[in-house]
Amino acid sequence: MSRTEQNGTGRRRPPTIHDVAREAGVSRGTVSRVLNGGHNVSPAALDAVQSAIRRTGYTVNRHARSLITGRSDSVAFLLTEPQERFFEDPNFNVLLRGCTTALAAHDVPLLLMIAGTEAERRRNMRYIAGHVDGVLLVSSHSGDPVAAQLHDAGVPLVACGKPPGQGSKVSYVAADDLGGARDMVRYLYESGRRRIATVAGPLDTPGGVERLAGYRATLAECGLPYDEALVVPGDYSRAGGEVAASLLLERAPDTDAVFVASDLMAQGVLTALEKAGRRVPQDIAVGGFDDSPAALAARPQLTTVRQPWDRISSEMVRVLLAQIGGEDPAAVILPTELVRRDSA
Amino acid sequence: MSRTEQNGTGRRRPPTIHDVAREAGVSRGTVSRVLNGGHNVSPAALDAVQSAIRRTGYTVNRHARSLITGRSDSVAFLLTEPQERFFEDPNFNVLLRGCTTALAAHDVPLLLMIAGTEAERRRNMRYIAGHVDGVLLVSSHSGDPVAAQLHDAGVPLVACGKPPGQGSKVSYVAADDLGGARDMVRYLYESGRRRIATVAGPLDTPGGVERLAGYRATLAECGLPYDEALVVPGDYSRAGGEVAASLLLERAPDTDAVFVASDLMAQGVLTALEKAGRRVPQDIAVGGFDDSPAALAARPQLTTVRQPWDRISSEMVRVLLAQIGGEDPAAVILPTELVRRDSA
DNA sequence: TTCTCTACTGTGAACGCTCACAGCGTCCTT
DNA sequence: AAGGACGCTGTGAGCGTTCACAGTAGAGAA
Repeated sequence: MSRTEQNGTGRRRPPTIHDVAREAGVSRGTVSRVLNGGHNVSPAALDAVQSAIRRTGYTVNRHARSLITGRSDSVAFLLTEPQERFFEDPNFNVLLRGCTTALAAHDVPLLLMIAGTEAERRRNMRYIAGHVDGVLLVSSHSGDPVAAQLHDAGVPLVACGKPPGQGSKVSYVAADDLGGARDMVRYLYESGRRRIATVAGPLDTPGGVERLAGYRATLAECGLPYDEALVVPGDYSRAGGEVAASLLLERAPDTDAVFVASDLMAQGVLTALEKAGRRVPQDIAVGGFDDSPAALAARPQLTTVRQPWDRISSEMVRVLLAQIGGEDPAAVILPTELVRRDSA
Repeated sequence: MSRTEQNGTGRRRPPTIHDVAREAGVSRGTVSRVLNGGHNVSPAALDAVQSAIRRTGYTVNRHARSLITGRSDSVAFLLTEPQERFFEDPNFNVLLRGCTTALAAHDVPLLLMIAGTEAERRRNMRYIAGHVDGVLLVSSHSGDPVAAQLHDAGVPLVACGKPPGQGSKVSYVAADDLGGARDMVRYLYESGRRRIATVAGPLDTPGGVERLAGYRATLAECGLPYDEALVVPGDYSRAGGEVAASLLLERAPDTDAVFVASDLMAQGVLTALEKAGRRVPQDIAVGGFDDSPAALAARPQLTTVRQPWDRISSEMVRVLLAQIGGEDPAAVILPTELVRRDSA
C-alpha cells in the first residue's frame, strides 16, 4: 500500500525517493540512477522502479537535487527595458511565449525577471548568480552593462539581438536587420519611388543601427544619393513616429516613400501623414518593420518586414542550453521576410 | 580575509552561512536568526553579521532553505489560454508585469507557465504541486478544470476574474465588469443614443456574461426595450468584431450606438463600419472595453472602459501572499473608469 | 578451476540550511 | 535568597537528493 492513496484537501507529505525505493524493493541509489538516465540498471529493476514511481506519484524534489548538484535546472528571462516598450511592443509577447514553451519541452522552468530600475537590476543580478543556470537576456539599449556583468560572473547567457561592444564573447540570436532593411528599401525602389526617406530606430540599439545601415547601403546600390534630410531619428514608439513624420514632411516635402524602422512608429507616421492630407500609398509609400499586430491594425495595413520571432526564441533556448551543457558561445542570425500589404 | 575576494571568470564556490559565521565570529544559528528577522539577536551580533554578509557578498541558498522549510518562496503565473488570445490581448502584458514587480518587492520570483495544450497542462500541474508556494491563475474559459484541481490539491491560488462554479472556495480579483458596462451604456444613453446595440464577449467567460448583464440592466434602467436583434455574440478578437458588426448592420440598420465588450473587437467593428460607410461617432457611437493600446491605435480613438490592471495585479499578489501566510480565500472587485475619447 | 572483467546494486557522506533544544547569564518576583 | 522568566547563544540533527565507493554475482578467458 502506498502512503499517498488519498489526496484530500490538506497537503500530505509528498513521496520521497525512499518511498519509491521501498515500494520497488530496491535501494535509493538504484532509483536515483533510473531518474538520471537509467544507466547501469537491470531491466527488471528499471521496470519495478518505473511502476513504483507511477504508483506513488513521485516527483523529484528539485531543491534537494539542486542542493547537491549545484545546478538549479531553471533559467531566467531577464528583461531590462523601460516599461513603456515592454507594453507597447508585441514582439516581447511572442518571444516570451516562445522561450517558455521551448524550455518547457526540456522541463526547465522559466523565471521572469524585469529590471526597469537600478534597484531591480541589482536585486536580479544577486538572485541570478547562484539560483539560475543561465539567462535569456532581452535588453537592447547599449548603455546597459548587464550583459557584461553576467558574462564576467560566468553565467551562461544568450542575448536577443547583438549586444554592443561584447566582441564575440557572448552568445546572441538576432534577425537579419540589415538584410530586412535592404529588402524593403529595394522593394520601394522597384515600385518606382525615388525620394525614399527613413525613420530610424534608436541608434544605441543594434537593430536601429543595422536597419539604417541597410537603408543606406541599398540607396547606394540603387544609385540613389544619400540625403541627410531624409533621415529622421525615432525611438520605436508610436508617438515618436508621429513626431518624426511631421519633421520629415517639413524638411523634405517631396518624399515619396518612408522606410520606418518599426511598425509601431509606422503607425505614428500614418497618423501624421493623414493629418497632413497625404494619401498612403498613392502619395507616399510606407514600409514598416517587425510585422507586429500593429501592422494589421494600421490603416492602411502595413507592408513590413517579418522578424522570425518564433525561431528566434527557440534558437535562443537551444543555444543557451547548449552553453549550459558546456559548449562555446555562438551567434545566430536568422533571415527576415518581406510581407506585402497595402501601405507600399 | 574573505575567501571570495576575487570574482574572476570561472565560477567560485559561493560563500555559505558558515563563512559568514566565521567572518562575524558567531555561530551558524545566530546568522540564521539574523537572516530570518533578527529576533533574539543582540545588537552587537546583528551588526557583526550584517557587515560580514556585506563583506562576503553572501546570498542565502534558497535550495537548502526550501529543502528544510518545505516552502519554495516562489509562485507560478499560470496562463491557460489558447495562444491567440495571449498574443492579441495587451492586458496580459500589464498583468504579467504588474505581478512580476509586485512579487519582486517581496523577493519572490515568478515562474511563468503556459498551458496551451493538455500535455502542457499536466506537466505544469505536476510541477506546481511541491515546487511552488502558490499560483496566480489567468484562465477565463469555464471549461477549464485547472482551478478546481489546484484547489483540491491544496495549492494557494488566486484567479484573475471570477472562476465559474467555484462557489466561494477560491480567491479571485476582478474588475467590476457589470458596473463598467453600466457606465458605458448609460453614457451612450445620456449622449442621446436610443438604439444601443452590443457586441458581447464569449458567454463562457465571466467577463462576457457580466458585461452583457450590465448592458441589459442599464437598458431597463433607462426605459429602453431589450431587443435581441441588437445583441451579437463575439469572441474578443478583432476579426470577430468585424463579423459581428456586419451582422449587426444587416439585422438592425437603425443602430445608433454599439457597446463592444473589448477594444480589440471594437477595432474590428470600426473597420466594418468604415467599409459600410458609417461615420463614427456621428452615425454610430462605439464604446469599447479595456482601455488597451488598441483603444489609442483605433481611428477614431476609442471611448472605452478602463480596467484597473495595475491594481488587479497588485491585489492578486497581495491576496495570494496572504493566503500562503495562512489567511482565508478572499474575493476582490475593483472599480472601472470610463475614458472618453473620440468614438462616442 | 581460478582469475579477471563487467554489470549491477547498496551504503555512507555530503550539499547548506533551519529548527528544536540546551546552556548560559541577568533581571525580576516572591 | 531562592526561584522563575527571559534574552541570547551554540550545537546536533535532519530535510531529499546525488555521488563516490565498495561489494556482489555472473560471464568469459586462461
